[in-house]
Amino acid sequence: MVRRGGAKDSGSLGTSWDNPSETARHYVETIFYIAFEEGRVRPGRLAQWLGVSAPSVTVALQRQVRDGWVNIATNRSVSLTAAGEALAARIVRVHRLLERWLTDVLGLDWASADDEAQRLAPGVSERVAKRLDELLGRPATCPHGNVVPGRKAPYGKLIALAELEPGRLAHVRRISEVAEHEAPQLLRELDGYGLVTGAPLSVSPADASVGALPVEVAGRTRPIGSDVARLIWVEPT
Amino acid sequence: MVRRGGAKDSGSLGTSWDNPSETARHYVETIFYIAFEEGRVRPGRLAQWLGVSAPSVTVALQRQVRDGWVNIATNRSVSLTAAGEALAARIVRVHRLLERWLTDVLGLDWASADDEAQRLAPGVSERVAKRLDELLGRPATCPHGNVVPGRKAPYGKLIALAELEPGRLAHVRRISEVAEHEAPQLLRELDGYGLVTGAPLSVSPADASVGALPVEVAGRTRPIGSDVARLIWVEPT
DNA sequence: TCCTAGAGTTAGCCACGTCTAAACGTCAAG
DNA sequence: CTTGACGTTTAGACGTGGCTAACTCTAGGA
Repeated sequence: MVRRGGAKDSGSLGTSWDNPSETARHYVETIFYIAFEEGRVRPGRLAQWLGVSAPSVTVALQRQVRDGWVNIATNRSVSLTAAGEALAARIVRVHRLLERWLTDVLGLDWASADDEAQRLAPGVSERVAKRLDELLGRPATCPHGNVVPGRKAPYGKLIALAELEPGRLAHVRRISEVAEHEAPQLLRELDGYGLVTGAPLSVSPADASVGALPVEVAGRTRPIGSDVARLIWVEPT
Repeated sequence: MVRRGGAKDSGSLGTSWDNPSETARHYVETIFYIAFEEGRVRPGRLAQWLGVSAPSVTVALQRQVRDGWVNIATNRSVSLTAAGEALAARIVRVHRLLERWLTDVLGLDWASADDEAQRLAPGVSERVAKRLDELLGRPATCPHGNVVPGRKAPYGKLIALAELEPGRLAHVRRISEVAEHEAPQLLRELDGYGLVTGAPLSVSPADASVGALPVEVAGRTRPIGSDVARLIWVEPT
């Protein structure tokens, strides 16, 4: 489709092989998240996540395929190429290190960190990422418990809070990237409840209600919507 | 990138009033530097500094004028509006704080810091800038001695090294933004010489040569090109 | 088997930011 | 007063990355 013949970018940008645009990086990162959290990545989901129209995604994906970051299967499902996977890992690593820095060093709250990291990430070079990593003591996860690519998860097998059997004690280990992205306000509330990574909790055996779980955390019982409870991953004791 | 989607209706989408594009910020920042270092800002100089063609500057400046960041006088000289000035000050402040962080905390070298700060700056929100400022102890200058907008210069009246009378002792106080931008490699050499901010030096009374000053610094005499010597500002003792 | 609703694509537009080539001004000599 | 030279602007293109409107395809009922 694109006549590549005469296209000579004498300048700098152009050719994305080694220098993907910010948008390209954003798509790749998002595909990575959705693939991890939900398995299947479809264009519509991407559009939704990115806050962009479906046609925009279509054409953007065409560029991504052209540049070798993404494959589109015949059933329209989207996946990263090896190069795309590697790129995504670098981007996500930077993102999660930044979140750690923003919360642990700058003292930002949990939910804001994701937002700020999103803005900072494109400007972080490998050199800075490396130093930052060292400065932070090579953390294994972001503040929400999502593993920094290349590190080993500091927890065992997790189950969604929604699946935790009532009365069983568990520790919060991971808040899904989906929650971070789609419900930052809700994250702030969870933060206020004390429902943060590492916190012990259990689902109250009584008080069952429709659409919400009675979760005992920090000595209080809080109702957690069951959709939210699918985004919080815990490790049973 | 991220947020521009908001604008709904067709028609004028030039929502730059409160959300200047990265390019717009870059232009404004550059105008600020040139105005400070050289007084007069002409499109050609901007093109040169930005590494972009003259026509690109023309059209970019038209957008800048439209969006209220810049004025162009009848004699074609470019200046910032009040809004542009304020924007530039915010951008430059962030840039210089980042340089401090990169050198003082991350341990990057002098010359790299400018480069990295350039990349990081667009992603730094006011909130992060504020925390960073506090974290760093509200520094007055960047590592090259350029004052953080809003702070008071921690030195008195400066003269260019080129103007320092031979034999007179002085301290390096400021390396011009021009040197940072146009001769980063040279900055690395100066760094290697020990010719850094705070360093005491003098111009050797003997050894006068054409096009270079014999500068005594850190116990050695080094030839400094007189063009470079105009970019290094010192405070006589 | 057919039909329709919803997902996805194509078509056509637009703004930004960049480029080259060519026209335009303007100021200083001749 | 004419003529350059140099700086700037205009003209015409292009790629990116958005949008809406309209078309297509696909998969699930009836």
